[in-house]
Amino acid sequence: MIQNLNKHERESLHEALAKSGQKITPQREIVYTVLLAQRDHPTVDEVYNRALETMPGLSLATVYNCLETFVGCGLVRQVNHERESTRYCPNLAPHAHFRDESTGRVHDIELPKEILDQLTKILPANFETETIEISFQGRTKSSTQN
Amino acid sequence: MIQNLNKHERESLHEALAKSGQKITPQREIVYTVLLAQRDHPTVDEVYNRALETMPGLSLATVYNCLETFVGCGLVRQVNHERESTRYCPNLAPHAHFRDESTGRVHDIELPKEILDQLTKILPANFETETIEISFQGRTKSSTQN
DNA sequence: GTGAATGCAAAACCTTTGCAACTGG
DNA sequence: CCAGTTGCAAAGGTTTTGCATTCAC
Repeated sequence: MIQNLNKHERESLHEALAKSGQKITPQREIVYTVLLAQRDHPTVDEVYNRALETMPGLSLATVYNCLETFVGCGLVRQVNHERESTRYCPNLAPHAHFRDESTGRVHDIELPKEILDQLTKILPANFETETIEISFQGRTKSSTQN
Repeated sequence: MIQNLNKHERESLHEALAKSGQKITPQREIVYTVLLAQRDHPTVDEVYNRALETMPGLSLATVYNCLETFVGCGLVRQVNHERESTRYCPNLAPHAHFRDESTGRVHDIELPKEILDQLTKILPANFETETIEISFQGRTKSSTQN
């Protein structure tokens, strides 16, 4: 069900962990594998349950730890919507999110660089931005559900 | 300390409540008054504590109820940042938020209509947007702290 | 009068923490 | 070998819920 990491993916993981002085553990490999296998912005609990299939003894706290580590390494982004459980996203390209209110699903939206540039221009001069988050809420009209 | 609502503000409140078939209660007036008095994006708990000064018996659950009602009426917006407590904002004009990571303070950023227009254009055709949220995280360089 | 709103306490929910045991480099 | 990581269970903080009481209309 869950494919192993390919050579490139494994390298990215090992490199990112090494760069921030973190160890490579089987749990981290599995959690990262789960994230890449199905890019549907899973919650911690969803990651946990998917990972259990591969590593039955895995603990929920460890999944929290792994994901936090990945966020710290810049391997993964958090996606929050109101008070719902935090979701995780391994897409590193700058992108926005669209949350379909009827399904709860979150879709990645490509974000043209010009828009990002324009956005930083609307800030007062003494505001230094580190990150920008853009999220849409709405519905998808049937046809191409994805 | 907390000014009463002026005529216009009280009318907005009553109108918005009436329009969605809600009752006007002293608790709702006070909670709304607190929100308008200090537009610093307070948390529920902050609203609660400020409101207690005017109405000592007020309950926290009621503050949650009032704020939820206002959000439902479109009188107030929620502002979420990661897992922190939800904050509330009575600014109805389209605007973005800038969160200063060193102080935790949230600032409103005016949002030019062109940018909103451009943003809706980056979505696939079958995605119908209801709301867009834009939030910056970063720091303000000393000088004009606010 | 009546359905909605309030107040209280308990419960729910997600996430974090403390700590002992284990393990990757 | 040993700092970093894991696993477990308990604690934490925010928000929601159930229910009796009160209130706005």
